[in-house]
Amino acid sequence: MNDNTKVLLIEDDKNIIKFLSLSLETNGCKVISAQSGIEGISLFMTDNPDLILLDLGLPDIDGSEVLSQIRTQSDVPILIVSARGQEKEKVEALDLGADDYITKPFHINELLARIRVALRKKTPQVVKDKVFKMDSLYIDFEKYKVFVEEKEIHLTPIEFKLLVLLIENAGKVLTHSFIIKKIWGYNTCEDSQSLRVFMANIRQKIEKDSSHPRYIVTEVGVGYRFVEE
Amino acid sequence: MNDNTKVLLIEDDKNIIKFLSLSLETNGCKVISAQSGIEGISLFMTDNPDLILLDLGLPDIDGSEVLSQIRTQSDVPILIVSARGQEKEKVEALDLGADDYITKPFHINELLARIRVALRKKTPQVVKDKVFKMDSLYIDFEKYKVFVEEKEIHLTPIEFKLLVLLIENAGKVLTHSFIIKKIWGYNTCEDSQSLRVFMANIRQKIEKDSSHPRYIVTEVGVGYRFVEE
DNA sequence: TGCCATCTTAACACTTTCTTCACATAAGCA
DNA sequence: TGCTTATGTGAAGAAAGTGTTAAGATGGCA
Repeated sequence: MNDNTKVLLIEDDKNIIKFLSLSLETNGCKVISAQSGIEGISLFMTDNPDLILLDLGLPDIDGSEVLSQIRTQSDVPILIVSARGQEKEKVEALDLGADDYITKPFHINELLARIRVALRKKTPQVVKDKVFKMDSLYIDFEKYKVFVEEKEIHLTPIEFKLLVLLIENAGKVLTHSFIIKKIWGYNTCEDSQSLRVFMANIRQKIEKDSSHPRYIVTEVGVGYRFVEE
Repeated sequence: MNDNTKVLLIEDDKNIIKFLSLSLETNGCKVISAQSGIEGISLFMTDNPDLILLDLGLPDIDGSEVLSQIRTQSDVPILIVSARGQEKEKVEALDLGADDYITKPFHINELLARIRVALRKKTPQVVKDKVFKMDSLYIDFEKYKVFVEEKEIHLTPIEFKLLVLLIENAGKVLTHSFIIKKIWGYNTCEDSQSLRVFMANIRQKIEKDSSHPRYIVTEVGVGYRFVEE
């Protein structure tokens, strides 16, 4: 839970939104909120949150419908906020891929603890390590520094974010649309022109020979892959 | 304990507030006070104090609840002020993360001594060293003085606080929102205009050439960094 | 009250970063 | 091989972020 954690709150009770926003923001989260399921799905698509708090009792559509809609597109951690007597819906939500649930009324500490757990589960190991080293490439995630052959090089914010995303998923092919969604959010079109330019720029900065990359390989027609050690 | 130390006093007895405010202010602290637990938590959130004096016997909510609420969000030093016969609550408070306690009636000198201890305990290593030196920049944290090329220069309170924050985290990039929260507290908006002006002013005072800074570098789109030695 | 230091805000020039375009190069396939 | 599609790359303009000045607001203090 840090300055970069964006929480989407889908909840129809304005007072609860107010209270939770304050609590979460003072814990370093950025909070966006929706008072209906439709608005919630829309915000999820456009703002790419890191975690979602979803109330099952929404005015317009069923909470589980919101959940499965989101799950068709992302495995973002989703915590269900349920009232007593919604046991059936709660279990259904968990079956549909929710990460955890919390029953009203709840203590803010418990909620924060559950959020931390959900986020930790999603945090790739490599970032916990705070540094990454492979051949002559060295990255200090905490200090936001990148070295190639002992020399510090400068990456722009998106270049850095992209490189970290690739390293977090080292070995896996990341599709263009997955990368675009992760970096730019869900509201961007499927154009991968910018992505190609960024990849070229990153390669020029970290690869010895861009045309025979050591770290970032292209999977033609699919996406990019950071090679495993 | 200096002009920048902001103490939050959570206490329902107006006379004690009056007495303590006066004593602390004559010792160079800035004091803000709350007469209820809710108000106390609210002030903590908005004003970002350096230390909290908390009376356990509050009219609205239990002091230990105030304590644990604050502890979910910060490790700011908290000193418990308890009346005789509240031994159980006192121990409970320490378990919940209070730093120290003092029993009424107490002597003001003892309270001041305990405050100094609590503040010292939280001080980062670099500031504990009492002085910082790098090239021609020399800072005496205790005396609250800054020298450049042997000449003393004057920094305003916020400028000094900012510089210390950067030095405490030398090498790391501090994001705009992190810095703003640390310096101004939680109620400020996300506007970094003021921060930019302060950075410009600090640089003009400590850097030889503001456009090629030796100490404070800008990470475009991210924040600022004090360079490592 | 008026003065002084400090802080905030607005305006604008300047720099960096991002997007887009045009075209070169490479890969896949019959 | 020749064709089609996909990817890489340089350059230019747009957009976003930053530095700087100065004017106004604020608050402490004699």
